[in-house]
Amino acid sequence: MTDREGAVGAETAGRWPATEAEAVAAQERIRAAADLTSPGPAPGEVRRIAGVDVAYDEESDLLVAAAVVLDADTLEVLEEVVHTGRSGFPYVPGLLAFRELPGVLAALERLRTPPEAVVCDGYGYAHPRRAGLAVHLGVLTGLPCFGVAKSPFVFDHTEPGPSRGDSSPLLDRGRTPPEVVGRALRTQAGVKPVFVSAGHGIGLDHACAHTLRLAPRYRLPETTRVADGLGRRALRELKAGRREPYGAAER
DNA sequence: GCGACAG
DNA sequence: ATCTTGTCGC
Repeated sequence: MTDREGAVGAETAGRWPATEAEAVAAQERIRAAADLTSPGPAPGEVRRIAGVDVAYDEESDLLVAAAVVLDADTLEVLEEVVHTGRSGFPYVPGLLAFRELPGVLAALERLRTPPEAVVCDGYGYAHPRRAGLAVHLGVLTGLPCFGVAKSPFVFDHTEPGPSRGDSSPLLDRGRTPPEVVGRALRTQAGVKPVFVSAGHGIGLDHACAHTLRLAPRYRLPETTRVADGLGRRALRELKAGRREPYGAAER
């Protein structure tokens, strides 16, 4: 129907990349299909915003992908869903999307409350090929997506100012000339900054504005906090349930 | 070749 | 990501 769905079909119709070389090639296409120039929706223009995260159990190979939708103004949790699956791609720096997205997409499809934007736990534009998690998810869903990461990955930055809202550029010095790919943003005074980057359909300025609004009290945005909590809780209960037949079953 | 390396 | 207790502070 729409162009965006066409792009989705192009990337999901075939098999999901099985090798690193295929994944890298797929990222080049994702990057080419992404909207990396739109300012995107400002905080006041978004009603429902989603957060996604994935929790893993290394030994059982199980994973739980969580998707939550919050009221962008009140931060009230409107809906929470999880999807259980198994990891089909290892964690490789730069290829995180191929490990996390299958589960995330499945979880997002279970949502009855359609979000207008999605916050990813990781990077978007700040990526070796400018095709991080948020760019990839945005192309696949057509939704504005941006990334909020907890560590600087392979990029450089200087310490942002001490106050909430202070920031400093996240720089890719592997390019000539060096390019600003994101922002180290202090969401709380006296706490380490988070690393924000644009994604598909939303620029860095609005991504940072959303991040600040979503983090009125803690370092990380509520979207990722809620999704993270839901995911690990569901994974715990899943593991407990699997052991139950051998242990003290209820009744 | 070695180290670094979102989650 | 996950392994992990207590501890300092509001």
